[in-house]
Amino acid sequence: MSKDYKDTLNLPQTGFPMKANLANKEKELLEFWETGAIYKKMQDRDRTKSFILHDGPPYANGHIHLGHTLNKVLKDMIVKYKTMKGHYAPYIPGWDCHGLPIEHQVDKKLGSKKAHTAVTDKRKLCREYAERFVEIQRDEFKRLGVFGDWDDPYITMKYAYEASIVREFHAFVRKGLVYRGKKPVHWCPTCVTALAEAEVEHADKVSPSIYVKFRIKNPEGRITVDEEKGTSFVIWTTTPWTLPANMALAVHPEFRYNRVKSPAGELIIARDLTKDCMEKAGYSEDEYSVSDETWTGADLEGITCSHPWIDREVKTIAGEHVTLEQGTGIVHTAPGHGEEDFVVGLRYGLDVYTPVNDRGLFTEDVEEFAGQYVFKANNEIIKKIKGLGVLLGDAQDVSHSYPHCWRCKKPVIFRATEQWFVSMEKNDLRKKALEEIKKTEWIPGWGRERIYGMVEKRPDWCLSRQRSWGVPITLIRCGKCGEYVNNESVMDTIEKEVQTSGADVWFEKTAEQFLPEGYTCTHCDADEFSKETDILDVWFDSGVSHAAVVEADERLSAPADLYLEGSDQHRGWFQSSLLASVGTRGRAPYRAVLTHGFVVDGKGKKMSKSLGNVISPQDLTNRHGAEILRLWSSSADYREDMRISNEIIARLVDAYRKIRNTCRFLLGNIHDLDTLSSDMSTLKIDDLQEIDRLALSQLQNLIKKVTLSYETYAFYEVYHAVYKFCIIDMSSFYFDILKDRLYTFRADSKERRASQQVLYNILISLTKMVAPILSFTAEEIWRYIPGEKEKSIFLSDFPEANEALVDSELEKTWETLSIIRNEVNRALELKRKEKFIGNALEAKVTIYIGGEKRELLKKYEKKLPELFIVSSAGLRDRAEAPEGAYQGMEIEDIVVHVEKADGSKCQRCWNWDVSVGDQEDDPELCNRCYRVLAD
RNA sequence: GGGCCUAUAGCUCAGUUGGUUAGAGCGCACGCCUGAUAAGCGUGAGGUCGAUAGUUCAAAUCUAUCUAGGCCCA
Repeated sequence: MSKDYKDTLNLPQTGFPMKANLANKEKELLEFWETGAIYKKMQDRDRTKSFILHDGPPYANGHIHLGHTLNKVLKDMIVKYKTMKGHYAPYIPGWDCHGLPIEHQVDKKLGSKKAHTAVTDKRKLCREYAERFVEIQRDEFKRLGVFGDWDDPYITMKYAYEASIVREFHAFVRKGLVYRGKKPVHWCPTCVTALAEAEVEHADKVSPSIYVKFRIKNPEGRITVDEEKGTSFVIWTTTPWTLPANMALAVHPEFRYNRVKSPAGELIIARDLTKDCMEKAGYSEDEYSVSDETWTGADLEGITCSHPWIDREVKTIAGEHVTLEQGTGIVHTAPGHGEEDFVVGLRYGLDVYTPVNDRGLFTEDVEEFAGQYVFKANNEIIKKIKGLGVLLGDAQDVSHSYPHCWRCKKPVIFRATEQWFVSMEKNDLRKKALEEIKKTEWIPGWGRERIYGMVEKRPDWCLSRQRSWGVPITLIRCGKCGEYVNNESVMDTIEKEVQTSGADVWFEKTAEQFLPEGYTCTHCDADEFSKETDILDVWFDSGVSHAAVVEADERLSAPADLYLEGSDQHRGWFQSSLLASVGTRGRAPYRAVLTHGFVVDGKGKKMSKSLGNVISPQDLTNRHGAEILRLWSSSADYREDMRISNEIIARLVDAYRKIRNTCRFLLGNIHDLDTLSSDMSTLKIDDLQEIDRLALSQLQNLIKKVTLSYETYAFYEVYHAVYKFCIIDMSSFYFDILKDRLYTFRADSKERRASQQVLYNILISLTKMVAPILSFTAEEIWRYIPGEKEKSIFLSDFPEANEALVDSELEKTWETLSIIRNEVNRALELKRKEKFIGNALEAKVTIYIGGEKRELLKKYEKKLPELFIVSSAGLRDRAEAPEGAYQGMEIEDIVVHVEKADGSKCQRCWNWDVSVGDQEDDPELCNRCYRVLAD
């Protein structure tokens, strides 16, 4: 029975648990951060070195999803890194509270009571609804370990914020950028109301499909026409009732068009649709002929046609929206009744003509059909054009997807209504915005192209919404002449009222109450006024956060250093913020804009309830802890779409454990270290062995690499670099080799102490480096690290690389040694398979090698057993290599011979040695261990 | 349909200006250890670089088209 020497070893000791139990531990740490006011203390930094990341406000509706998680964690990692790097980096979270989705929810709850509910009461309900979700989301964000001023966030429905919105809107009015114009919107003639996109449902509807001829009146020299019988363009439509509002014919500039001679006369139709059109018009192939002559749409632009029955000249225009899917490649354009028609109409200065009233009846303008309901008038109109001989073939019923009202389920119409716009051209808003886009840093770089293209092409900004839950368009109009009051003191009054009482005041008071005593219209002298009832587009709300928050909040300063949101915000917040800021400040509100992709499932598909592939952050947090979500956020390249799946989570859990155990090993092996003398400054380089210096050198490289990656927001590079360091450089190499020294040497031996100092420094640096990502675990480790230190890891400084410790020569040498070690491992593995050995310590290794590598190994001959973790290792000439020994793979000219180690196994250090048995009082020990115990 | 973007082993990532048999870690398989132990170590098997065509002496890398997917529009 051999003696148990385990107690004589210096085995790792630590209370730091191997099993993280994150779901519970995280709550304890959150409590610690909260009561310790750690975020507040982090703000105690030099404000001249500030880094302002301005939060984009999520919408205060629903629980957070993985997209929110990714966004907030990315921001948090930046804020924590910047702070640890010595910056003043406050994070003021925000919420977007106004808008249709919340109003919808409230409407739903109100049900039939909606009609009798006053606007102000409804707004109150909306406010309560938003408040509730701000609370819910706040808790969910905090649960992720995201630091920020959660007690004092910015909220777009706070009175002060609402006043800022009004102020910024007035600034636009003052600069003359706001104008009133017409724009087609979805309109329900049954409910007599405008509908937002979200209030429109698509359903099948049967409509008449007709082809209509528009005779060319003047070809403007573009083409020749049949003077006698006439030449006509053919259009296709399923909404005959919009024909009275036809203002133009749109062709695609790049499509080919041709002349068709048919029984219905000479026609112009897109080449690729001729056959289809003729077929539908009821002509067989021998009844018509297509001439060889073709034109592009661009060739045909500017030709004057006559409206089929109204005395109106209709021109051909070019538009990219024209398609070859169906129809004739020539699009009947009624700017008052279609979004695309409207946009293209703006370019050509077409009248936004809408001879349809709010009940869907034709106005007096349309002589023959005045008073008729548009859908009913369809047949009358078809009859009319048939009588005129401009109907090609007959009307046919087609079933197609058509927008319907979500409430009454009846088909809706597009109808132009009066709206408020911000002009993109006045004051060169578009031009200036484009210039600012060029000056801003976009990460990734393609973000610039994307938003540039969008701003270049976008129409004027429609600011008004016919809704209740929002900030009102605070304009007053004369009841007599309709002119708007543009008066400084009136605007001031309104702004002040909103500041103290909120935007509700607009709905509570009369127009006169905002005007000075005895105020009369500057245009017509009338004294009756009415308030504008529309509210502002919610994008305007969040778009002015640069003014309402970044400029107004003493904690921040403008312009912000960074905006960070999903790539959908190129169209949303990045753009509304840009226009709001350029319009009034003449500059972008941000210096840099970083975008991330979307969260998709394991196959790269988007998550949706119908696909059933939705993964919730709440569920993952409960099962694995928020830390795994943080690690996930860092692990992949977020500039692309981020995949998440059970396998990905499983890999992350593994990776987490590995990093955690690496730190646990470090903690366990420095438990008896006097940390006061273990600072890097007091580190005695001379006491270190080469492998210790190698580890330190690798650590410096890691610090440099990780710092660079954080600076470029490439967190996945941090993740990979740290992970590789833990596994390759530390766990399987340095630590594995070091165990003998740590465990079996005298506890206070110079050699062991030196390695402990190295481990201590690695631990501190490593923990700090992962803190922005693995915040919970880093804080937990921090508490177990012995010695004097800051109360929280987030109050400490990020590690700096010490160039004096970098030794590239040494690294190169050890890289070669490492390759040789791989060869030895292969040789050992073969012997293990043969059951010749089990543990490598049972082996004695002889290396047969020549050349430079032999010279190198010669220098390290004494260290080879330690490096290979075998009991003994020798070096011989290549020529002496025995038959059948292992031949190198990576290194060709190396042979590794494995034999049983000489002597017997020391029961303490487990090395095989000939000295075992020499000592009579402890015959199971080798001389080295005997001496250690003797001291 | 348009604009922007993506596509390398089961997973997450490397692959410098086109230049040898495309790399890493994890996972997997097999094994060792039982003194980091719901740990640790080793070895090994995995890829026609989304597809096709082209440029080139040479392409994962350049070009075009297509396919699949994402965001934003329509």
